[in-house]
Amino acid sequence: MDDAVGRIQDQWRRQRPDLDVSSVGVVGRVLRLTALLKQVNETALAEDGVSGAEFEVLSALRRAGGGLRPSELTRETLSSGAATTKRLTRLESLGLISRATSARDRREVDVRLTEEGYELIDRLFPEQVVRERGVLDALTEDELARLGALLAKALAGAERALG
Amino acid sequence: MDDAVGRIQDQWRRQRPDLDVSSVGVVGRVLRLTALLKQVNETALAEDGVSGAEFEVLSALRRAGGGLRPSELTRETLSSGAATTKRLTRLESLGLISRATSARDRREVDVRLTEEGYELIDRLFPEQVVRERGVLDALTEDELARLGALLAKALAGAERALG
DNA sequence: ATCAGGTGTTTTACCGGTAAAAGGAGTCCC
DNA sequence: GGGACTCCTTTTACCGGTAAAACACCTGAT
Repeated sequence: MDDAVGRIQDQWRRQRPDLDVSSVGVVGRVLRLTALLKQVNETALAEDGVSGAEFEVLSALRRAGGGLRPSELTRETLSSGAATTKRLTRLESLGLISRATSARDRREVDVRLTEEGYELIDRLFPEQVVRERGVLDALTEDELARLGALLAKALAGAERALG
Repeated sequence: MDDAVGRIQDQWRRQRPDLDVSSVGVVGRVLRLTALLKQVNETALAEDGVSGAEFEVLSALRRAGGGLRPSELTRETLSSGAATTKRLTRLESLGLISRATSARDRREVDVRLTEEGYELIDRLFPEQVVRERGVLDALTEDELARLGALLAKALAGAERALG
C-alpha cells in the first residue's frame, strides 16, 4: 500500500507542514493510475494497429448501436473536432468505418462501423475489459464496487460544478 | 451520482450483456476525472504563464528540497527525456530554474529553482491544492480518505505487477 | 429569390510530446 | 593510454493534438 504518490505526499508534508495535502493523495493517484492504464492499453492495442484514441471512436460507435455524426463522436471522446476528423480519415482508410453525407442535411456525415470494424471492436473490447480488471487486481470485487461508487459521487459533483 | 460514465456502462450492458463491464465504471471515471483535473489546473496555471507540465517540474524541484538532475525529473514526471529537456529550456529562459553542469561528473546537470522559481511554486502549489480539493467537493473528508486508501491499494498492486 | 446568420465538418498552422540517433563524459580492462 | 562499453543529456525527425479559419450547407426574415 506504499506507492510513489505516498512518497510524494510525505515530501510535501516535510517541506510545507503548514499545508493540508490530503487531496494530493487522491489526485496524484488518479493521475498516475490513468497514465498506467493508458500505457497498458496502448501497448496491447498496438498489436492490432490501432491507437487508444481510435479504439475510443470504435467503442463509441459500437455501444451506440448505430451511426453517429462526427460532432457526436467529438463530444463522446472529449476531444476536438479536428482530432475526430483525423481519426476518422485514418479509420476509413483502414476500412474499419464508413463515412457518408446525410441525405436530409448534407452538412452532416453519418459514420458507421464496417463489417470489419464491427468484428474488430467486438474482439478488442472484451480483451480490454479483462486487461483493465487485471490492472486493478489488487482490489476485491467489493472494493472495486466501493471505489466506483466514490468516484461516481466525486465525478458527478465535479461535472455539475464545471461541465 | 448519475454521470456520463454510468450512461456509457449502461449502453455496453445493453449491447453486450454477455460481458462483465464492472471495471468500466472504475476505469472510465478515473480517466474522466483526470481529464477534468488537468483541464482545471491548466486553465488556472495559464494566468501565470506556465503549463501543467512545467508546474510539475517546479513541484518536483520544490518538494525535493534541492537540486535534481534531468534524468530524475524525467522519472518523477513520468515522461521522456526529450520532453524534460524542452521544459527545462523554457523554464530556464523564464528565469525560474538554473542549469549547471556538475563538477564531479560533467555528463550530469544540476537543475535548481531560482529565487524567482521558488517564490512562484510556493505561491502556485497551495493554490493548486485548494483548487483540487474544490473539484472533489462532493466528497466529505472521510470519503476522500477512503477513496485515497482504495486508490493507493490499487496503484500499489498495479505498480508491483507492471513497473 | 436572396441574403444574413448559424451549424457541421474539414483544413491550416502550430505546439508539445516521443523514439531514436547523436554527442560528450566517465569506467574498465588489457 | 587506447579502445570498447556504458551513461546522461540534447538534438533530430516526426506524430497526434488543438484553436481558429475556411468551407459547405441549411434556415428564416425580408
